[in-house]
Amino acid sequence: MFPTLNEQMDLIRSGVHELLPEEELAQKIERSLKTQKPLHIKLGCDPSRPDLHLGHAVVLSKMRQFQDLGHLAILLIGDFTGMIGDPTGRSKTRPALTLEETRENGQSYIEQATHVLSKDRLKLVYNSEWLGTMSFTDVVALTAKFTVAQMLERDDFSKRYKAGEPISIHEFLYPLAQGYDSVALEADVELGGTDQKFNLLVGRELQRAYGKEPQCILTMPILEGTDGVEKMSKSLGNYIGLTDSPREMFGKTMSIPDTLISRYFRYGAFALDAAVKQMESGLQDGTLHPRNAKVQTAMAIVARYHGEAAGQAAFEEFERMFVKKDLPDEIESVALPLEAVVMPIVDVLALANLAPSKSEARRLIQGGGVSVDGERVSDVAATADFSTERLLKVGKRKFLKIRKD
RNA sequence: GGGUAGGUACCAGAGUGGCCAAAUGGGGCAGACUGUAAAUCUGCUGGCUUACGCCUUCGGAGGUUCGAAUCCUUCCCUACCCA
Repeated sequence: MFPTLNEQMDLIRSGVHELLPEEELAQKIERSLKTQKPLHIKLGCDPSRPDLHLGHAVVLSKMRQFQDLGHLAILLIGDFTGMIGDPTGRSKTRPALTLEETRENGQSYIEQATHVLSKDRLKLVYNSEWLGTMSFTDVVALTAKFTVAQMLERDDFSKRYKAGEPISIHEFLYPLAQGYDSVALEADVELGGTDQKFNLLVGRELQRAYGKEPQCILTMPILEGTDGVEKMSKSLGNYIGLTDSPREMFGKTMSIPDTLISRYFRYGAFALDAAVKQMESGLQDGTLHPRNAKVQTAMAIVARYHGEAAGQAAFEEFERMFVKKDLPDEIESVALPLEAVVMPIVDVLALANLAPSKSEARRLIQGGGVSVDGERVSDVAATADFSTERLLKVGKRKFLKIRKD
């Protein structure tokens, strides 16, 4: 029932950043072939930020491949670690979550993750199950298995330490807790982004220290955000969400820098090796226009999450809106409880959340970014009659039909 | 426990009694241009106001002063050195 060793290794190797140690994985696979037992593939999920984007999908797609090869995907929701608070120490304000919140977020995580993962051969676990029942003695025993110097090897710890930035002791506990998860789960392979390498290796160390067979680690590249500079993340606003509408997905993909096109094709659309190579060579020798490559990529991404038809439709709408500068297919329409039929446009913009404040609305008008029914508004004090529906446009992408309630 | 340096807007960072809603850079938003939401150039970037102007903001709380981001008291937080 399992594909052969070589077939498995080829697929597993594709697109990975690092796979350590490769021979050990081959041995594990060989054994699983012999015993017909699937490998335990672990992926840790952070339940504090339950909005998944294309960056998460890179690792999830790799997980999916393991599932397709017949192995067991174990999604570990870090509800316990989420309860303690912030794992990076960067934002002191990030609140520690309650158990209920982490469970809720975990549920939402699964729903989104199954856009990529198969529901078969999928196991869901919460690390509060074992971390929550550890005694202080157990914790001390755990911490005794690792040294401060080992901990400071981690790039971001040593950087922060050298830069004189604060590091809380509990942050040292995170890699240990995460590593202990691997002990508890008897993970064979743990997946993660390249930024997780250290944590994954801690899992390997700890498994050995607890007398278990150490896991292999597999890291996937971190996908750059649509700005092409920072890694994709929700807080930076440079992300494409798995649940974004086709229009948003398409538009955001079209905004990536040209240098990222094939990367998005490979990791965002998870296109096959051959197709990616074909695109790359086309871009290189000039037979493929970057715009067309981007359109192809955007359509593939939309199609992956919303179906072929949606990809085509998103493309056509994009053409209309940006190339021909026409209106989008569907414009949301709202009835606002206005005080009067004739209202200053500034007030309406703020009320409709098209601008965060009246001052900002005024600035937008002064900058020439607002139009009503296609007419640019030039006067800050301008009013409009909202007894019938009016089309307000702010910037290039915000459209709203508004009338008085 | 002792000492030193710090905490300024989304971020970094200047400002040491009025000229400060606070330089500069980054980021963000808008406009022009573009295959593009890229690059480049231009403008804007606390809130309320047609406007004059008013209100809130420089770690927290008090105080001095006609006037405080700037001086004083006290508290909280961070890093480094010594123990």
